[in-house]
Amino acid sequence: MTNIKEIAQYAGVSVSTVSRVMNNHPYVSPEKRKSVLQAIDQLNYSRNINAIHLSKGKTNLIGVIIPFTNHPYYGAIVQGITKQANAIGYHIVIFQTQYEREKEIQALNMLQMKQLDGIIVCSRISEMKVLLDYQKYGPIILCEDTAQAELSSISIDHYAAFSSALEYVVAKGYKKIGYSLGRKKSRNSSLRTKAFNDIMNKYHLLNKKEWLFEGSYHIKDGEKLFQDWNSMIDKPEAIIITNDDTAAGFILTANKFGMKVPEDVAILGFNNDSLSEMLDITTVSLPLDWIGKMAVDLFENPKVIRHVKLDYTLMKRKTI
Amino acid sequence: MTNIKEIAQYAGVSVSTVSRVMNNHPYVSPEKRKSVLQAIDQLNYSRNINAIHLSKGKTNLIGVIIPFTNHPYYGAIVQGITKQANAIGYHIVIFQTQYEREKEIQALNMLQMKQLDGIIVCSRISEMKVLLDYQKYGPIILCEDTAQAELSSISIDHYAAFSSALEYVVAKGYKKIGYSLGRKKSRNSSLRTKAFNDIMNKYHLLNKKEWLFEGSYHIKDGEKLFQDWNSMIDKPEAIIITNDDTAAGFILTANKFGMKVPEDVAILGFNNDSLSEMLDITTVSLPLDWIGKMAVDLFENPKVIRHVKLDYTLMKRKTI
DNA sequence: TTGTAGGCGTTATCAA
DNA sequence: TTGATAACGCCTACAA
Repeated sequence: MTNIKEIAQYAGVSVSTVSRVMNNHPYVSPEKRKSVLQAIDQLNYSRNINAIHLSKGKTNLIGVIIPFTNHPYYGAIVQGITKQANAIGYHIVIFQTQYEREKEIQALNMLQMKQLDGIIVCSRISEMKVLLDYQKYGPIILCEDTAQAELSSISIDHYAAFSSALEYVVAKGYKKIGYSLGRKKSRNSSLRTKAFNDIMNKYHLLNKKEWLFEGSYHIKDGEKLFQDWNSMIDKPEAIIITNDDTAAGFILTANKFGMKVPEDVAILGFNNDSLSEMLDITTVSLPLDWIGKMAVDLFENPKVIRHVKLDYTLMKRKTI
Repeated sequence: MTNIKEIAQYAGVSVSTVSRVMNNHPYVSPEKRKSVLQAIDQLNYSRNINAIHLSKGKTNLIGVIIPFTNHPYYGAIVQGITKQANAIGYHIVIFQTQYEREKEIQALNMLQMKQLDGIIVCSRISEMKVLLDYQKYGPIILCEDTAQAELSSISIDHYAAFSSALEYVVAKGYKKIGYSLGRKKSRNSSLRTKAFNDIMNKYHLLNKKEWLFEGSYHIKDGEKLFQDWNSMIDKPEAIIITNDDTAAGFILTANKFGMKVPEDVAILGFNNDSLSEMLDITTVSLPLDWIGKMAVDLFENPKVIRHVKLDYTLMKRKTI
């Protein structure tokens, strides 16, 4: 593998001159530049970027932590991240955790070892404390509605979004209302739970523990959710499902069982995936690609810790 | 940032000893090991991996070229790649091309500059010639049914898979058959087109140019596909749609327009996404996660160029 | 079992 | 406008 030194020899200049040519620095005479360029061409030279990384102390790589790659929610965020990252000359390293803490730590270690210039955490496993520990090695951006002030974050106001969805359900006259979350213990979920409890209290509605469902991510989970719901003696009449894929799975399964939405049970989803549009699912639209874009923006300006909130929109369709 | 030298000083040993400890080499006395470990702890040391990369000439990073991140087909493949790559100590850098050639070249350049140890191309843009050019810089694995012998590949036998799907449609008694592809010019598409033409000839069936549709990737494309189909005077009675998302979009739109599948038009999809299962779409199941796994296996053994083919399964359900 | 020294390929500083 | 040379931080013969 030919290196800068060989080019220098071949072109009859010093390595510094070659480096200058490679980096488009000024102060290189046209003749020398030309001979360097020729040498590069002749010897089929290309830079070893690891040497540059070492020398510069950065890699132009951002780590992205997500639980699944094959999920529309994270797919959309990653799409947004990738686009903006590319725009500022960065590339993305995907860490698919499947909610294993170890995978997240791997990413953090790579930040520490300078293989990554920063990390965007789309869904967190470790405690805040851990992330804060690693922050000294590079910017860590959180895509979650965090109250912590020490880490920049970008998120939807999940409390408000869920509240307004629930208010809508209540306004429609439903009294027996259930809801379905991803991981119960996640930040988003706890905000949603708080919103649920607050609103239910406000209207003096029954808040049954069994009407909180968990583990909804994928379309197949919706099938299970329907079965759980269907096997209940006392069923909620409306369910807020915090992800459209699961909502779609629920509705399609219900149809198979000869049940109609919203006649037999009303459904309100989240995310506004194209699938929800196809199925006319009433849902809360979240600007996922913008989350991605903003996360990169926050990464770019690590000096100022900011907590950005993005807006949501209730898409009124036909399932409630 | 503390480095190996400082640790050596602090621990009263040489840098080599520190290096040996870091790499779990034998031949380090317990006492020295201990003092090194202490120094590491005291000084809060962590390795700069870029130096290791430079020194070793590799990064344990594999580039993955895909058109979209938010698509179940590629999501599933990436899932498989990620899993297997992690198992052998590699991480994944995603290149989302959206079919822009430039993005693909970026990845190839990173291979050339040694930021990547290899590349897995899930959907190709550049000509084979270009990829072959870059092969000297590291293994390039192609997830496509390629005839070329110079590059390892992993794929489904798309000719056979499409043929068997079409044979099934014919056997069901359909004579007016259309099909829908992603990019007409892709390798997969050309194999499918060849299969279509061959089978249609074999049975002396009408092969109308207008019944070849293009640009089907996402669920929304299915909506458009339905509209295109619906606006035809002479409609095909069955359509093979080479991706379940689009098939689902087609069917759901058809239902909105009061049409029934398969009564008004029969549909056969590809991929066996969970959505197709939910909707009872007859589809060709492709082992996408295995493609990912095998791609990494091929990357691991770059010495032998191999062309692996994986099996498909026709999932007989209710849309034809 | 340990240490010395050279190499990995660039960039950056400083002097010329 | 150029060139030496010292970083950057680690690995690995080779010698001891």
